Amino acid sequence: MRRRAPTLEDVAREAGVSRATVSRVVNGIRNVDPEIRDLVRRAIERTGYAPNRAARSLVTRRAETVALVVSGAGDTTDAGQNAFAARVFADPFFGRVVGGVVGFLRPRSLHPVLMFAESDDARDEVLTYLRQGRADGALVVSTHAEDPLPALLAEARLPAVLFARPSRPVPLSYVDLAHRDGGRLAAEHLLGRGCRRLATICGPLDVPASQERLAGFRDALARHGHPYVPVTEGGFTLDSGVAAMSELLERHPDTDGVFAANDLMAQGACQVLRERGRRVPEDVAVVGFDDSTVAVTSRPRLTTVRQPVEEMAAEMARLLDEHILGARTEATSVVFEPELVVRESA
Amino acid sequence: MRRRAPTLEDVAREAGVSRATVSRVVNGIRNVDPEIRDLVRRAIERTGYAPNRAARSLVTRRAETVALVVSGAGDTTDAGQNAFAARVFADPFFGRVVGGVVGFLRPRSLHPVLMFAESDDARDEVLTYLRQGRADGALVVSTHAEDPLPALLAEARLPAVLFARPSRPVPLSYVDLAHRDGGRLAAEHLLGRGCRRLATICGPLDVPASQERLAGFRDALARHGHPYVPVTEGGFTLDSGVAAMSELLERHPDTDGVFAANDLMAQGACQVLRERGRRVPEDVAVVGFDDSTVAVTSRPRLTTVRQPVEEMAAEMARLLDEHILGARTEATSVVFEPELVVRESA
DNA sequence: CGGATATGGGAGAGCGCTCTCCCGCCGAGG
DNA sequence: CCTCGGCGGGAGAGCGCTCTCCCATATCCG
Repeated sequence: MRRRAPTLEDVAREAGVSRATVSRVVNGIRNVDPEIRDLVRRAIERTGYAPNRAARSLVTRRAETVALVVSGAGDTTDAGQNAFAARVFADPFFGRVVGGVVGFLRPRSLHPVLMFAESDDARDEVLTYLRQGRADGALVVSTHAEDPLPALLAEARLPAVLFARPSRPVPLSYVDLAHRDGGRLAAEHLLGRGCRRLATICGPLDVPASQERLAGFRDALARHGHPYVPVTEGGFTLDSGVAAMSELLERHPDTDGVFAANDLMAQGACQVLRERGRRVPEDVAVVGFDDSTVAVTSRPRLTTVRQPVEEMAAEMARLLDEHILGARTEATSVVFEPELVVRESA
Repeated sequence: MRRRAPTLEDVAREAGVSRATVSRVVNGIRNVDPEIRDLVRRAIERTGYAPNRAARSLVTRRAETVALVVSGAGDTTDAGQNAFAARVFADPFFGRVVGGVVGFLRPRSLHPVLMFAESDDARDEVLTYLRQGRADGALVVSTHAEDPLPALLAEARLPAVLFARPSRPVPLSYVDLAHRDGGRLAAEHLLGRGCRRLATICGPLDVPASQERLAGFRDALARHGHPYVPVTEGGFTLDSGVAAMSELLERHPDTDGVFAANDLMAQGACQVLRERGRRVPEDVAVVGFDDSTVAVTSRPRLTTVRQPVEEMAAEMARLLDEHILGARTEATSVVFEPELVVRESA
């Protein structure tokens, strides 16, 4: 049988002071006589005391924990629950989100608990988790547009911040990117290097980000005298990029520049292009989006529109923290600017 | 001001029973008169009651949470803390681990909190977290051989299970792969398709898994009359694969078969090979290891030794659960068998 | 020198839950 | 008829912490 862990009471007895005094030393609240403070510190050292968090949480009503939720759409059965997790992390995007979030949370001794909300049951679980006070709030990254989770969270008045603007308005804070500007950047770069017969592989059109990237790309083209551009819709996966590029090439064999709405699809496009004997970027220039790790690891290295995911994720965590602390009550939005990163593919 | 959440007491009053009875209904413990049970259930429904976890944890001494720790080596300053996170998830391996772990935990209402232990401070944090009872145990995935965390965990007698055998013995349970068999599989496949001038890019030699993969590869070769094989050490990253393959090619330009100790390095090797005018697999066959997503996404698709990471991760979670429940007190090990997956590269 | 004002420690009431007792009621058996 | 289990509900004692009071002592000013 493991020995009972030392409590505040034990430390107090050891140091010859009251429980309250030890608590003050531990939490650094109110002045404590330096001599007594050291006395207590030594007692803590000797006993190997670690404050019981459940007891603290019970009275402070704070878990010092946030839920990091990756949320899918629809009512997928939870048959593929861990497949979902694997799929999610196959996209390097989420690794960057985690990095950014942890970067903010850690210095504040907050901890992220990972949750997947790809089914109705799973969403319920997230809600219950928060209502039980196991986490103080939620950071939500949706993989689909029609994700019902944000609305549920808002309705339950639980603190939450979203990555990306939800497709239908919800009174929650979110961080986002100026996707339209990103599309414009891609267009201008392709035009600048002499491409004239452009095409684009856009993301799922029910996702606001996809719409915006496409709109920005089109607008910029229109402003430079290109009123029409062939579009094929992809699903942000490598395979969909392959399929889209194949189709595009069939319809427009003379394409000399492609904008893909993310790097994974750009990578797929490059593969198809090479297989069909096109050189990238000499024959066809390709611009991706995100600046994820594949942009650097795939060959040729991708010219891409950088999304500062880590900073965005950190900001998301910061907003949530403010909401939790009550320092912010109204929902807000923070929009970041994209940046073109030129490598080999365009 | 948010209204106070309903408590057990509130539900009890609402249903006209005692707190204990409501608790019995909530936890499904002991028989409760069906009529009263329904009465209570309706009261719970009406009040929107969700049991406060801190209060429950306080008395049950269980957090229903496990720490999922990605642990690095040495005493890296925490300057690159979120870079570490991003780097970790850049390897698709971790996504699979997460998937496997969540697959086991979720049906049991256990939750993983993500922690990174790449510095001494971070390791301390993990230990404290567990000692505070915020998590009931730890699942540890080390990225380096000389990771001090397992020893610290064992010393503190905290429940923990490792992914992969630690390089120095520690009284903790772990799951692992029969890496030696994996090396053998790769060797036999390359020999079987007619390769005769083989070479290998091994992993960091202070990692037991790397040593074993290499040993298995060499043994099998020796058994087939190939006493010597050129070896270059890599670091499990794409770049190190590129560097290793370049060096190998310089020393042995006639190489016709390569075994890389993971897929990322195999991908790097393929890139170099192509750049130097070698066709893969016609001129040089390449076998990877892991069967990660890059095995499918890179071109050519990689022939590789499959590591059943998801099952291994699930088993790791299962072992931890047993340790936490006290159903298992002695450390144990579970070793999985690898499997060859033939695709295009060999 | 008395009283007002800091300053710092102690006492104790909870936070919301679980769980061990205990007690009342029932049917069965002597 | 009485006793004796068994069943199901209630009472209440904590779990380990925080935090508000309250009180003792030290400090300063009129």
